[in-house]
Amino acid sequence: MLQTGSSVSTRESIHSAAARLFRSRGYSRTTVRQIAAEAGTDPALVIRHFKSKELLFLETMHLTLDDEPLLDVPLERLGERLAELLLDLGGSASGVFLALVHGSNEPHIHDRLRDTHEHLFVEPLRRRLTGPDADVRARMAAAVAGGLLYALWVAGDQGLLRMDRTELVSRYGTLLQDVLTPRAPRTS
Amino acid sequence: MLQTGSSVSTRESIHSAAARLFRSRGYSRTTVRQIAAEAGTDPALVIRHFKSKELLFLETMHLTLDDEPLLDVPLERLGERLAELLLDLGGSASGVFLALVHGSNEPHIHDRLRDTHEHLFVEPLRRRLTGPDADVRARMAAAVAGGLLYALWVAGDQGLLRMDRTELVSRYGTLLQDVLTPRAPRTS
DNA sequence: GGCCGGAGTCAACATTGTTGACCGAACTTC
DNA sequence: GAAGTTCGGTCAACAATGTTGACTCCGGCC
Repeated sequence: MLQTGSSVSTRESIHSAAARLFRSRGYSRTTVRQIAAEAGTDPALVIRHFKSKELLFLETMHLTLDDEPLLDVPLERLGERLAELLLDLGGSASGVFLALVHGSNEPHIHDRLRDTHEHLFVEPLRRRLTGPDADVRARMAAAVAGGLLYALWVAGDQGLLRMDRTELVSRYGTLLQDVLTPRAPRTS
Repeated sequence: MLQTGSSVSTRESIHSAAARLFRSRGYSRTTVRQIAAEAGTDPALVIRHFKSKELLFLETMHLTLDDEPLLDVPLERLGERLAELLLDLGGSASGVFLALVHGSNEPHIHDRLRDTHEHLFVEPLRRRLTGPDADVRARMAAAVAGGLLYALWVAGDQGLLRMDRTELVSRYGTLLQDVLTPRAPRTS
């Protein structure tokens, strides 16, 4: 049983090394040989365990959101709560998101990003909404939420990055709130 | 003068072939040899003319927005007009945007994307706004605008993609309008 | 004891971006 | 007009990449 034990542990080493490298350097800039070196094993073994670099990427790059905070909060505070969650999504989560966005030139990674967008943003929001256009509002709010991550992490808008966090939460939160639970149209 | 003539034309061939391929297949999935083949020349010549694949990419992938429509329209219609522009930005422009987003794992391409975001969205909007928080509002509107492109093209939200265009323009337009020229805060 | 299956190692493959050596033609200089 | 220089073009090669196959080794099973 020593062999399977070794197998499991090296497989785990490869997994965590790959996760770390993919998160910090992205898909195209991390090589199989780097992963193997950091896991203390051979490049061929990396492929043997995970079939291909792309499958290893898909196996390691999962992005989930703890959506309980979105279910707890009263509906009229949902926007602000979502903004908070997005801005707290720092560190490793932003690395995964960026890796998915950058890698989504690859068809399978693009599929993964689409699913992630759906599960991470659209579904939790739609669950809280009612009315005939609930789906549309959830998707628009998801687009706005993704826009914040895009501006901060993909485009790297320095003006937003340097903003005071609580002010950004407040402003972007009310903006999201207006999508989720629209006010009456303007009179003027 | 035959040589320089040939040089200019092959350089032009390389340029247009590269632009087409980068737009349709992205940065990582187009090879220098593909570009050379489509331009009817040699891979070495591609590098000789443009120093590297990355510089060739930066030379070809420019994204500009005709911002006159944003300057003409009255301020209270700016949001809707911007939404129209974004959704009309189809075909080749979306290819360039996607190529920049996908390629922005590369530092120089990331710089280009940041500049593009600034020139394409932030600056034209800020020029129309006044008040102490004009810059913040412009950047938030730019984030929301980018969010639409992100949701449609990067994440590929099928629900939004299948929506009626005029309804999407109307809804996302009023949303943008609320960022650009905010209404008074909710009373409740 | 002999066999098997699976983990590990090593060398190789095709493909990638990139470089250097060479070739030929045109323009410059005497 | 001849020699030389410059510049576009071609070819072969390089290192690095993902991936594969052959081979070794070792623990468990008949």
